[in-house]
Amino acid sequence: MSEQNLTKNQDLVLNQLGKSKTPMSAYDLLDKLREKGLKAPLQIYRALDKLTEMGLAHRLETLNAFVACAHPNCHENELIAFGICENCNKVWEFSDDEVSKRLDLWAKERDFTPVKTSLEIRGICAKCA
Amino acid sequence: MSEQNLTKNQDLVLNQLGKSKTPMSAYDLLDKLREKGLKAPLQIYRALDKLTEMGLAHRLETLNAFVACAHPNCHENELIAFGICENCNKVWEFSDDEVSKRLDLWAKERDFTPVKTSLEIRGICAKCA
DNA sequence: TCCATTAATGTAATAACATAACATTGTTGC
DNA sequence: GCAACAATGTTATGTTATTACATTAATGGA
Repeated sequence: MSEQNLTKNQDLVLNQLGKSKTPMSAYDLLDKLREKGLKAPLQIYRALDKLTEMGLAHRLETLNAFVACAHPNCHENELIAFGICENCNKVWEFSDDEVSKRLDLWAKERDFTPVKTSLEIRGICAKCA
Repeated sequence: MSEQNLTKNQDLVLNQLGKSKTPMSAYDLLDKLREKGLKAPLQIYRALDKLTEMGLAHRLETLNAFVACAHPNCHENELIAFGICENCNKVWEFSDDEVSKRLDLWAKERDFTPVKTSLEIRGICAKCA
């Protein structure tokens, strides 16, 4: 299932991410995609850069890893938050208007111009508890 | 100005962090502390582990860097958020009860048990705008 | 005090994550 | 066809973090 305007490498990376139930590091991706001809980390990182720019993938800062966007059709630019289970590594993607509003307020009060916000809750999910 | 129950290495690292106006990476710290006898990354990382556990320092996940806690006397365990200027690298530490409440609610609804939450707003501060 | 236990330290080696630099190829539009 | 730009390929290197193992220091009984 190939995506809209993606280049070959971007498509390979996004599809691999999509198949995974848990986040993958750039090197995880490289290992999986060697058989498709990818050879160097930079090929992965370049694809990931574009994919995250386009909102089709997200970087999890606390894991140095990446996931496919859970809502690949809505390229929303709102704040995206993640819950991450430290046991099974599953990720829940969500957003909360009230949280966004409070953070916007914090920024406005200080003339701070947000560029990118990262919000990650690490913990243990219901199944793993 | 030495702290309560800190070991020699912890004290060195925390004081160095305290002197810096911007976040420092573990290797930044190592460079500064070589003259005090520290020689290996692990000495820095071990000290940072303890300091962050104690709430005296914080790790900024989006920078792979560390800051001294802005409120070193209140060992609160609440959610701490950071604003980070991408131009001057200054960091603002804050918390917001409403945000904490909303995230707690998200977790409760899913029987998710939070362990550690990371919230970082990267952007441009008023002075740098 | 002696000894056992645990915490902290020191050191070398290596693993994991990410980018710089530069050459080449592919695509687009005039 | 060709200029301009985007994407790719490749090598090397830079940056961040941990493993493994040996040693020393601090603590708390018997």
